[in-house]
Amino acid sequence: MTPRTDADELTERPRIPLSRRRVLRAAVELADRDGLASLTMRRLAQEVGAEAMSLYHHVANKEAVFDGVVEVILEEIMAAVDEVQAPSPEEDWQAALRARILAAREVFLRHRWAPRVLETRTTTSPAVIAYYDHVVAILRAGGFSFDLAHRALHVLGSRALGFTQELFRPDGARTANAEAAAMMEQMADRFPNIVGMLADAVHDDPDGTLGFCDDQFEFEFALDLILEGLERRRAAGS
Amino acid sequence: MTPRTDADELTERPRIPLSRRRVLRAAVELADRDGLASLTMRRLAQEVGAEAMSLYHHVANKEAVFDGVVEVILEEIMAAVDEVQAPSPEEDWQAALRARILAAREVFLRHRWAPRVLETRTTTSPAVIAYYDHVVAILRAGGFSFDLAHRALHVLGSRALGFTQELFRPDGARTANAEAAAMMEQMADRFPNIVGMLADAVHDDPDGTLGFCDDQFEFEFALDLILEGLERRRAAGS
DNA sequence: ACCTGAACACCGTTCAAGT
DNA sequence: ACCTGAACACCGTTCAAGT
Repeated sequence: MTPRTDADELTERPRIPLSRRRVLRAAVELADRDGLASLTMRRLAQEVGAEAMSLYHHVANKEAVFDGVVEVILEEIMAAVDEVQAPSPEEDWQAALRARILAAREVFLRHRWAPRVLETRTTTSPAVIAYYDHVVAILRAGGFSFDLAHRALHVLGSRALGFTQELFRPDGARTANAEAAAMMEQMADRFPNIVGMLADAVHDDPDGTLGFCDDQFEFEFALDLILEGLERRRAAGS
Repeated sequence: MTPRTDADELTERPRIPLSRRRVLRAAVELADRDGLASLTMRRLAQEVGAEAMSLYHHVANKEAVFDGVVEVILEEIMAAVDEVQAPSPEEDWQAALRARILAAREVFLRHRWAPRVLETRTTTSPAVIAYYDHVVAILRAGGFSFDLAHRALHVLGSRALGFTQELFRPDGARTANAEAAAMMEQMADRFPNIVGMLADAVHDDPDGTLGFCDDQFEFEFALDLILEGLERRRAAGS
């Protein structure tokens, strides 16, 4: 290459030495900006101004990058949850847990690719365990036995962290209403119940500004149903 | 290559012509046997005794293979669900839906990689819509408004199909009990609540033969809690 | 119509060599 | 100690050529 000149020194941003921390932060930023598929070792190296091979001095391999990225997200969630204003768990465990879960959810709304990564982790990270430890603490303060708290974690699953994998996802860009209506008419005989349901939903929302499903509303509906079911079992002393 | 001989004709299995159907079935078998990571175009081609490029005459690309694989699994689920012995939905919608969901779950237990594929599909396949249409039919027969049926689908999410992504998964091979105990002692100060919970669970199951979590039990506990919550809202007429 | 070989533009990762 | 270039063994996919 050509020798470095003073001009280069000025235009180049100063070389911050590589570190695990810096690599992981860059990975999150890259996924935020260009999507999870863009998170390759080569692109990540480019992002931090190094060669792909340099990354291996700070992370063992690509799996370790995914593990680390989950760590970073979990820290963001922990910080968000700590700042929540809510009744103490002793006073009202449902309100306390609900508020924290909704705060965690906001983090995932900022990193929509993150659930997909979290669900591929086979070894549960200490950061995830720490989060669930916090959830169990709230349940215990609310009067749960360890046994019921354990079952509660399974019932909540990823919802405790603030996300659920939506099975009915909009096809890429949200399907236009006109297009949706045409599709519904075409499907009416094959899927009479779904079509009836969709027709009803559109009727309830004549402007159609909200689209078919209000994610936040559905998430809270499910969360409340689950928290109520758990409270009933707790009160029954199971 | 060498010219074909009569011996070749006998040892070679007769060449069944390639077809979309045959490709997709082979894809499911390959994932069952060697895991989802092994499902590459090149290995799939090998599986059906052809070159990778030949596949492209029957499927558009790899995404289409995943779409097709979901189709095959959904057909298997539909067949399993159709054979279920259960009360009619008019009589007892909870029992009717519960039995069908548990039947669907058995299909996913045979294809443990399938949830991961299903959750990456961005365009909801007709097969999935058909399944959910069936679920809505049961809810309607049980007295649900379209609006509540819609919310029920969101609450159930993938559980309606018989699976949930387990966030606490055993690390590869199920962690040995001795190892688990050692880890717990080490974690006691950092995660007091989780450790307490685990200690309690082990106490309930002194032999430890079941391991920490009984997946089937947890799945049914969550399912029942959710179905009860939905029934309460239906009875309240929301 | 259906299949194929060679080639292209990517991957993650190893290794030996640089400073 | 930290970084790198070349190389290896893979990917999915295009294209022109075969039958």
